[in-house]
Amino acid sequence: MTRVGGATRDRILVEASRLFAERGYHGTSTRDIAEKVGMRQPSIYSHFATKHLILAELLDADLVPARARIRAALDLPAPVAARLHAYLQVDVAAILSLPYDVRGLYNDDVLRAPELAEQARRRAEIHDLTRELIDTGIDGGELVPFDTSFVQHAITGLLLEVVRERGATPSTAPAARALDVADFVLRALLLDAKLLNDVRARAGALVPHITALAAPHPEHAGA
Amino acid sequence: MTRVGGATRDRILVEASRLFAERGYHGTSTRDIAEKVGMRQPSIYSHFATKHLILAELLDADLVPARARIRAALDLPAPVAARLHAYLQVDVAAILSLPYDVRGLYNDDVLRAPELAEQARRRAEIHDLTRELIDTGIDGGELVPFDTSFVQHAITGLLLEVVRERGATPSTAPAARALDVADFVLRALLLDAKLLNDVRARAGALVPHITALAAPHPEHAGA
DNA sequence: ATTATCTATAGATCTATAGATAATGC
DNA sequence: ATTATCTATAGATCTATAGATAATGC
Repeated sequence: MTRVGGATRDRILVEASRLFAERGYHGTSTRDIAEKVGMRQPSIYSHFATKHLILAELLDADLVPARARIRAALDLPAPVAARLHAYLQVDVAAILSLPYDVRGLYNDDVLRAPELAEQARRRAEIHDLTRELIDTGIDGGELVPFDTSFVQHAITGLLLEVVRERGATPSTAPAARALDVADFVLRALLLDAKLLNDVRARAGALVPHITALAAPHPEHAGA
Repeated sequence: MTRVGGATRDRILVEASRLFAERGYHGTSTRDIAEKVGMRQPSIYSHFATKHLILAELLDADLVPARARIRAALDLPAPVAARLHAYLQVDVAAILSLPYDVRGLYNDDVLRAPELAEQARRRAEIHDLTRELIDTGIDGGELVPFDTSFVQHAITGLLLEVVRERGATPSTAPAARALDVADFVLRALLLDAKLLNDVRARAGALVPHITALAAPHPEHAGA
């Protein structure tokens, strides 16, 4: 058997993500993964040098596009409220549409492993950029002056929990839940509640831009 | 050595909670815990019959009072918005004041273990009661008609993430973060934003009742 | 000739039990 | 007499490597 386009590799990633969600990274053995894929335990190592690299690749599949999305939201010329609303919509929809089961990926304990330092740094960068956007909104008088760090954590918690709610399979209607999250956060943060409809309308116009800016570099996963 | 009031047992719980937060349940061995406590690995088993029972007790220390708090909030005669605001305040403050590091306890993968079925059921019951409170608020026209399940998950995500933000040690100012959470959620959910100040005032009056109703049965952990 | 799989296994864990020892309570 | 600790260890893992085998590409 030679070149079949990485189909086995992909199946390892998919099955590993499901098992990590079901039993956790440490609760899943390479034997468990191999069994689901239909191969012997050592064959996994023809595709990944270590177990950690499987998790690293799953994390990057989410983190790299997510970082591009928050950067796009920071660069667009529009009020913060609209950019935040659009960013949240796109982010939730993207996470809910991933082919992997993301529920088991973001456990702080595993991300603290030295082998995943790069992924942890990437995640910290996304949080930094999120705080930057929120800060701009507070300074500009658009958003309620909550503690910036609290707001970033609130958003992170919401995203993680929506992912957990989704369960094992890619969501059938990610767009609806995406709007729920964006509305919930902006209702909480908008200083002037009457502006919500306006924010929604402007955000709708921004969505295609964030989606476009976040997609164009297909081979950026190794950066 | 005999009876010293369970001091060693308590230290096992504290150190285990920290290690579970740092490396996860499966990433922590009974040897790790014993080392932190200053004893040999098998000595742990003089206090806990299995490793799962350590986690079960830590979970119950949070879940049993939490269930009492949401029940208290459901029973009080007051508008839903005020009850929800008060409940969130008390809940966040209580979790942030626990002597354990709660960050590692609520990983879905571990809660799915058959040995922790009782704790999983308790948690599901808390979520049911939370949805009940939210439903009442939506039906009564106080709260925005978001999907009830979404709102429950949003609240759960917020609570979990605030716990993660706190880090390893009991928070110095849990009350401030508690108010942040309650305000954030009620700003998001209140149909009429102008009522927020009124809701806060009423909630302040309810806080002592929830605290009181949630505390009185000191030996209920085994139920 | 290359590459993905396989069998076999080293070496390092990890949970839990058996049974000895020591320290306190009565 | 009771109870918490200890040493020693069984038995079951788990990750990763070595080297053989088979299937395809050229």
